[in-house]
Amino acid sequence: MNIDRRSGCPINLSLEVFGDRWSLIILRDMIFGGRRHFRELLNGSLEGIASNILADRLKRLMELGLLTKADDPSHKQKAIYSLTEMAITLVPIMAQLGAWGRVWLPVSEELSIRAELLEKGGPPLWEQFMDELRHEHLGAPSRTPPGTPTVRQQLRAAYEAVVERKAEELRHIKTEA
Amino acid sequence: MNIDRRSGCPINLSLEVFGDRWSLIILRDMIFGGRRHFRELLNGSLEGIASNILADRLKRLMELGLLTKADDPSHKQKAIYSLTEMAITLVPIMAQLGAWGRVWLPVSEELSIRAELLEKGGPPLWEQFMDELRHEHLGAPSRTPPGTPTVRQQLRAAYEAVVERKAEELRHIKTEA
DNA sequence: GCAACTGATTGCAAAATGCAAGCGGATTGG
DNA sequence: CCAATCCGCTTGCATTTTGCAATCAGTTGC
Repeated sequence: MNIDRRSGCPINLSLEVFGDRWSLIILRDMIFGGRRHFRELLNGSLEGIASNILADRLKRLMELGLLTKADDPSHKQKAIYSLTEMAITLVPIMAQLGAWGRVWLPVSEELSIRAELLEKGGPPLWEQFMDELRHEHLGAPSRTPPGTPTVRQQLRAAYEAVVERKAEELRHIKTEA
Repeated sequence: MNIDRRSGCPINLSLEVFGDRWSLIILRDMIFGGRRHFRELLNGSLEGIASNILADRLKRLMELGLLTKADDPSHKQKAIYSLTEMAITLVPIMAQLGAWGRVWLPVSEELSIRAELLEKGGPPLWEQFMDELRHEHLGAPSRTPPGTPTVRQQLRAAYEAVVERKAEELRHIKTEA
């Protein structure tokens, strides 16, 4: 996978960056799942990426300027990957993709609740989330007042509420049967 | 290229629909370039898609519900492709992709002017454009008041203004030399 | 000392892509 | 009326990319 520069069209160039089946999945797991290590990305994602593809894409995303890599001080062999500003500004695209998929595709409820929250929150929520990512990945000062829940916490809470409700429904069905 | 259903995540499912190098390019040319025929898509796009890939993607996009095909009454051999509502609602994604690419990638000026216009117009302009596409492709009643320029006309005018300005600059350089 | 874990790499089969040529039928120009 | 052109699309084939499993050398915890 290399860059062709087929044309100078912005949509085409964007597609040449992440118009494949894995690059955006990796970025999604880093942005929304908070994953920073190779193994987290390898085992954590639902879709099951192969290790050679993951290695290739991480390298490529670094070359393209979307990721940086640093040594993890706690473990000499661990590498920690960080999002760049370029990758953080993909949040609105991710939100739109999620919103579109939620309407038109057979999404599962527990996985689409985050897209729904992100859609309802709109650009202000996206901005808050991007600020949090800048804090996490770029060391920028945190702009969220202390005490307020982070966007990732909100997303996680929403997800767990759905899972809990579904488990509850299942218990009801079982006791009825 | 088939659908895996790797997971029920909205972003993943969206990627399974157009996470390849050509599907979105074809939709871009239909949405922004107004192309409706096989040959128009084959020869018209800057990126140069191969005819077998184009045939395959058109078929796939029809199966996925993004396109429909009909006979062109004016020419017994021509097929005319139409966008469905599912495809028309990709406009916001296209706009975000264009906006992101314009910031981070080496776009050419004459091709990025449309992305700029679409970004500046924001959601209201996107809505107007989607209405026009519904009129063109789905036969919906036109909601743009007569006399007002269509979004596609605006995009084209902006593009041609840049091309004209560049030609003018070139003439200046030549006379100076 | 050793099992488990770290970020990868290797070999190989399967699938997708790119490219050029061609197909049967429809239309057009002279 | 006939040849040239155009229509959507297919075929054959070489190249590239992907998927999968096994494996690697270094690091860590016990």
